Amino acid sequence: MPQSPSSRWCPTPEQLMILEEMYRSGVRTPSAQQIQQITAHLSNYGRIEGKNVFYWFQNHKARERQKLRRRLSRHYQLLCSGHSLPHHQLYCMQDATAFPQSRHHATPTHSLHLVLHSHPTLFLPSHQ
Amino acid sequence: MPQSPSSRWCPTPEQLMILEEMYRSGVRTPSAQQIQQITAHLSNYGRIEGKNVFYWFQNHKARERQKLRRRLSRHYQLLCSGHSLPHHQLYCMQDATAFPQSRHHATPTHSLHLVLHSHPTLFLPSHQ
DNA sequence: GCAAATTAATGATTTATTCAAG
DNA sequence: CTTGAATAAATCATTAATTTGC
Repeated sequence: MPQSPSSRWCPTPEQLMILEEMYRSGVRTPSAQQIQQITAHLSNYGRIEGKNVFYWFQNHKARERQKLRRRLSRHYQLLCSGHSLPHHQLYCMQDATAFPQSRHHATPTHSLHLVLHSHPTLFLPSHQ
Repeated sequence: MPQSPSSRWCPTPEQLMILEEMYRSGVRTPSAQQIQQITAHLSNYGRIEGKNVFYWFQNHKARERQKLRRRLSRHYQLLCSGHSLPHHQLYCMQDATAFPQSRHHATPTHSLHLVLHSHPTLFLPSHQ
């Protein structure tokens, strides 16, 4: 079975990479002309039509936003649900209990200060 | 000498099985709380810290995705290798690439967008 | 069989993104 | 326009598998 006559466009990896690269470099809602150029370029890698490009950017933009919103709301739930401390302190507590290597006493102000200055991943004991 | 001071965490088989089972059942980017719980549970089977759990899920997720992508592109290569669909009938899309930047008047992107949004079939070359 | 040498896996770091708040 | 928060991608580095010659 060479190919079932799929009713909808299916991007090849090359097409997908190019589209993602364009998105990464700022393209969000390409104009009609841009869409036509993009389509022409991508058709070197497989069948594609303008509407596919149009829909791809629409969907990708929407889904990126969705992802971000889900992440945000999940974290807000975490932060707001009850007594739990924010990530920073949770991980500090955990590291402290599991690994007493760094034995700086927890002066509240200082540990908080350290926590606030730690980096996004929060797991890196030695950083930058 | 109990153990050579290994510089990095090395999961025990039990720990690995549990982590993989969690991943299989949907855990991808566990929250701080989840990481705490998982770490507490896994430390019954050997030394482990929160950051190890965090890194494990990061890496595992990324590498599973990698595997999938490689499989996909190999699949595509196979599909396309026999096909040699060089260049389709180049619809009016292609011609459109050569379109001189419609320099009549700068059509505002927004109105263009609206038009496209209501009629994506405008990008269809000939039909449907 | 057994280590040294080489390769494959994978833990840990760094870098580049994302959206949206300020 | 800049920055905060949270990754995901890319990369570095070390451990485990394995290959190889003896």
